[in-house]
Amino acid sequence: MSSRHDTKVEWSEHALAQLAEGGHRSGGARAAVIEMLAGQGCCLTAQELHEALREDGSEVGLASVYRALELLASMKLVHRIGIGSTAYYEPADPRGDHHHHVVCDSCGDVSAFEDPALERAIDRLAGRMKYRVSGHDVVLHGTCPSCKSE
Amino acid sequence: MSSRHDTKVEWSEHALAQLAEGGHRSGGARAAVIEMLAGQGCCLTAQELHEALREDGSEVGLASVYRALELLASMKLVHRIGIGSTAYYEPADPRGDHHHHVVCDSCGDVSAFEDPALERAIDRLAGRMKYRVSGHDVVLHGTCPSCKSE
DNA sequence: GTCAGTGCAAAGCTTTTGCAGCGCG
DNA sequence: CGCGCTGCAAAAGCTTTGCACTGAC
Repeated sequence: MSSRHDTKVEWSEHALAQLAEGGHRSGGARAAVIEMLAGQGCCLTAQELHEALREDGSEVGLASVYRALELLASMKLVHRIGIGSTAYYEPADPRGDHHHHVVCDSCGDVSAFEDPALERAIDRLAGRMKYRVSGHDVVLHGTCPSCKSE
Repeated sequence: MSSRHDTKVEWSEHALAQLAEGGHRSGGARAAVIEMLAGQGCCLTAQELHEALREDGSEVGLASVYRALELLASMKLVHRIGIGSTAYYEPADPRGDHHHHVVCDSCGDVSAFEDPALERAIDRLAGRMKYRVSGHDVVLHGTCPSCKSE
């Protein structure tokens, strides 16, 4: 699926461009975090990201991963999702496209889904709120197919 | 609003009954946690709950608060919500009624809302998923009215 | 050359676990 | 009168911060 690959490339370029525009220098650690996020697509913890980078041979410090993620999240280039009591991160599509997550309460497995009807319901709701709403997370809890059959 | 008060009383009685039915003894700490949760209604962190209990004069240990919350959550008597990287807890209405939360990214303020259309969208979606879905959280992010005006 | 970005180590939080004692059933 | 519940303290995670150094501009 090349359009998906293009989306990833687009995202990392978009992110790097936004950083440059924001007056940020381009260092190795942040670029590595962006590349890894783009390659994974779906949500990762900071620790998983760090481990993956180390396995790839990058000598990236854990603190830099957190710093990069915090900066990216504050610029709305990545999405931060709280599951249980750990933060998960994933690229934020510049076109506003996004998906949500369903967590298996037995095995902890996380998978993604998207649902336009849900997005419409949330958009309509957001318009009626006193808050200015800039984003949202939906987390479903349940049992995954393989735990269900046990 | 007496119906709301009744709901709280109902919940704490329901929770205590469920615990008894599950073969759990009734100790002071757990009962205090249940009473405090019933009195607050909306989401609290474990630490806030602990602090509130201490201020009320209960000599409850923080570990017991966590233990009680974990047990209650596993019995689906309380709802655990991850915001940022901290867990928030609130009573789970035995009738399935529930609300969701909107978080101010500036000041951290959390408020609740409910929306039947959103619930319907999620219910329909849940029916189409491969997971057996037993619950869900929705967290909106944005700016609260008072931060918005600054 | 300057200063943002970085890695490491240490500190700060939240949450969990070990353990001895108390008290419900 | 046993075993579950409790408080305290210590440990285990996750995340942030301090600091010296490196490298982008």
